[in-house]
Amino acid sequence: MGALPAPPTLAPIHFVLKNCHLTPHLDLCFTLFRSPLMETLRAPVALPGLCFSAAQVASVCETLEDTGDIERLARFLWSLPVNVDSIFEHESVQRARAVVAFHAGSFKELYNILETHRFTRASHGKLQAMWLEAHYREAERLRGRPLGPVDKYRVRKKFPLPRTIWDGEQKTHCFKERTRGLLREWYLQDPYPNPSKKRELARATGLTPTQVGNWFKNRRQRDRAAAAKNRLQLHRLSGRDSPRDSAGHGDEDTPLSVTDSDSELDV
DNA sequence: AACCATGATTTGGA
DNA sequence: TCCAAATCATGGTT
Repeated sequence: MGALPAPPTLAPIHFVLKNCHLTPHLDLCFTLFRSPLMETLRAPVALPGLCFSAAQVASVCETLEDTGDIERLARFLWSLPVNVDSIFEHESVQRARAVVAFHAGSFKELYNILETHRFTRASHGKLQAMWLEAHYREAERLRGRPLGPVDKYRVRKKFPLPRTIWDGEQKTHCFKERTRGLLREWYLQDPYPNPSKKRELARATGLTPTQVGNWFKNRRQRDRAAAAKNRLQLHRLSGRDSPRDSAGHGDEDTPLSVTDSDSELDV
């Protein structure tokens, strides 16, 4: 996922890390610490104003996090000098700290890390999942039995995601409000957009053309359904009681072209 | 648990 | 290939 920030100075350490991919069984952390690179890395870290070493630390964090070996990641973090701010400014380092805290069950520390650092969008998904899972587990332990969907819902309400790991309008199975607003606007203008319009709208909303197509399809379908329901209700009111049926009428309006329900559906 | 909202998928027709 | 209709899947709400 994440595009690695790769200043040229990272080349050597990347070389080491790449080689590790070829031999996943070898003790990565051990190797790193014994390598001359790590020696040169630890020394300059203690000196002021050397940011590329901090970048290397960040790079190691990312790699260790990707391999999923939290133990080594924890040890690596532990080995870092606590007093060098330039290291801990890196998002990768804070994310690594969060991952380690989560796996260690240090939830309070996890919350603190997440709340006090701003993370970029690329990290949001993973951090959000950890935030929620940690709160679920705490609640679970508190009540001594597994949480049901509703319990989890309440936990989510009680502990909303901090803005540091949330862009403020992300929904899980809905598009963003801005996106939906655009879609509605264009729909009113033309419920049957041609492919080029679809592409343009896709670009404007950040959706894929298929998603745009799906949205219009669903919208038309649901408008028609609403219109049909309206008709049925009117029919039931005007036409007297019909204990059995209302079939056999040939004069029903065709299901097409009745879209005046639009205005009431939109709020 | 039942219900609702909404995005995605499947199916069949023109 | 685009559409309508039915249906699925999931998350939110009551």
